[in-house]
Amino acid sequence: MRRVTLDDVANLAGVSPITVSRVLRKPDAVSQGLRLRVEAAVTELGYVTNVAASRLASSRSHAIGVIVPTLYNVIFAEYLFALHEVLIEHGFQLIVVNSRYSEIEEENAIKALLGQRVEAIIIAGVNHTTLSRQLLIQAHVPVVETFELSADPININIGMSQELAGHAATRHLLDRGLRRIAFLTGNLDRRAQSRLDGYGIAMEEAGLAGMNVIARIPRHSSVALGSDLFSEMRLRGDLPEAIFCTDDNLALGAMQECRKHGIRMPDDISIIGFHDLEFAACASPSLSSIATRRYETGKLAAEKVLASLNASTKSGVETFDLGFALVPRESTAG
Amino acid sequence: MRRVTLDDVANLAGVSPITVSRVLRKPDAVSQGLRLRVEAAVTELGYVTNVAASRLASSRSHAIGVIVPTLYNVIFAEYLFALHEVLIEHGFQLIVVNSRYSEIEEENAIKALLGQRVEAIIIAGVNHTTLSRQLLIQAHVPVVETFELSADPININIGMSQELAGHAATRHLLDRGLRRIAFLTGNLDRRAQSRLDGYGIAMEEAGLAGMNVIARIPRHSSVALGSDLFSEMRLRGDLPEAIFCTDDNLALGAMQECRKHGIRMPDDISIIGFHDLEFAACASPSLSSIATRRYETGKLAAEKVLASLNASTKSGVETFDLGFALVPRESTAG
DNA sequence: TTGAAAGCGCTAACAC
DNA sequence: GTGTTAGCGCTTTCAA
Repeated sequence: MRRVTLDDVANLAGVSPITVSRVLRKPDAVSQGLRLRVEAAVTELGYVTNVAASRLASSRSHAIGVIVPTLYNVIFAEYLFALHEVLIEHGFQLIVVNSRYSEIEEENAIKALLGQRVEAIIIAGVNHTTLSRQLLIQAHVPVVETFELSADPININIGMSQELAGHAATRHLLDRGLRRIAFLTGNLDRRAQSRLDGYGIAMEEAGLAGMNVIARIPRHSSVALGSDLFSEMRLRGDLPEAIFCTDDNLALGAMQECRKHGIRMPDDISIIGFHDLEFAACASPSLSSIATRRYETGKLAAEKVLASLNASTKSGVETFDLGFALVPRESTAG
Repeated sequence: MRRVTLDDVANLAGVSPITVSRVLRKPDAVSQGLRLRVEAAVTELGYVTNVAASRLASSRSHAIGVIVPTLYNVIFAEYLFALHEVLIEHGFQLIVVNSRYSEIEEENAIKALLGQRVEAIIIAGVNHTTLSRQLLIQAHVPVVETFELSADPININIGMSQELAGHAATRHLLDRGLRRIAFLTGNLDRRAQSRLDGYGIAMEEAGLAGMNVIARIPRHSSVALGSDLFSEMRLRGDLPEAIFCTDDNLALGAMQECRKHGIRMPDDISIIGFHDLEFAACASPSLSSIATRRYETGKLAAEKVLASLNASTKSGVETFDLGFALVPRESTAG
């Protein structure tokens, strides 16, 4: 069962292969008579362009590589949604790879993407292995690093300071007169670590360096994990006055545990989350959080890629700090 | 800036191109001396295989096409996770495309995947356009349809009866003596529609055909939408005895709204969701739901693809009903 | 507007 | 174990 090729279509339509190719790529360059004949032949044979051959011959992949640490997180889903929205519209294919939060897997992902001759790489995070960084630089394609700010961007950097955001969340609790503040987290990826750093700095600034409480269970973040983390503290008889969760999911889990045990929020305990996921506003009590801009990050990344690809000159280093916003709600009222 | 090719590596290493190719693909077939020289040259030049050329020459893409309606839903994230886990391990690349719940976009996605000469297609859903179906059949690659059961599978079908699941959820409420049962939904995609059908049948069987209440706002499912749907009913003064939500997110939104207005669960109202998302068990009250097997669906789909690709003979039609499970919890306790 | 020739970078098949 | 030859199916370039 040989696959149908351009030549087959050309034979059936009685034209040369290149004419078929033109009909498919720039129909306006072909006279209507031939175009109609070719289109009929394409339909009749069910011809579909062989992308590998097309890419090889044109040395253009029309593909853009995207590396995310996980697909298992609504944050990245929103970001990918924005990337898709913009880039697909412009005729690009996205090749999405997840690195499972591993720099080694990220390195392999980069190699795989370069093998695909992607025309740009959009990568979550700013920390890479030495080889990864070298490959990204040598690739001579636009590279966008996202979600964090880099001291030394490879090319384009679109992000926010996770540390300042962690600091702001902690500061918000401190400003309410709360002193015993716990930090709840699952796996400490780079960004969670930065938020923790921000927490540490805020605590220290408040003269509470000795009072840091870090509850951590190395599992991926989830509502259930939030419940577990909270339970553990409660069973130890070690409940703090306030909790800063790296993630709204953890916060929701903690809140559910509070409710179960008649612990009032914010009277007995204040809780703040991170990311301002869509349920935060309609939780009960509504959940204070730090709003982050995933969609905008993706959208801007996509637009910058398009701009770079259209630019004749190689763009230099650019940084965009998209910031974050503290969203105080009932869970830390008072 | 010409890209480094196999020939460059071969020249540097002083061997023929095919030897370099062998070192990269089947190192055991090359003597150690040459292998080391080639590997050194590869590293020195930072060579990465051009996938397009490789695919064209070998006429193997090592790519598997995956079509999902959205990336914006944890259900599909779990499913993709399983697909990744199995298939990447076996040296395949996944090309994931979303159809945004549109059969036309699905058709385009199929064409795009066939253009990539994917070696198999794994597609969520069993309803396709006539052309889509024809293309899938003509492609002569393994095709796996998932999440639903088909009366006429193209090749392999791994799913569950959404209608029976909807029926079971409704039946559960009826069994508790509840009669005024509302169905809450966002966009009515195929699967939501089937659940609604199941609800309708159960209501009719109970002699309650005239009492169907369907609350629907055509937005994508979310916690906020659940709150909105519930609010609308409440403001109309039309609260039912029980609610069946197409989705645990909607249920969570409804629950939050109940709590806000002092409506007790399950005393004043019973709520059941769908999918048994991970927060359902730790919600307060814990949320009854229908557990579905996203991970297992993905895993089995991946395994069946591998089996088909390894099989010498073309496999026939196979159907796997993975079923579902009613998980009764506090929100519908009797 | 259309076509002929050449080649993109790799690998299968065959020879040595 | 290693190399030679001949494509894979397109698109680019240049000529008509």
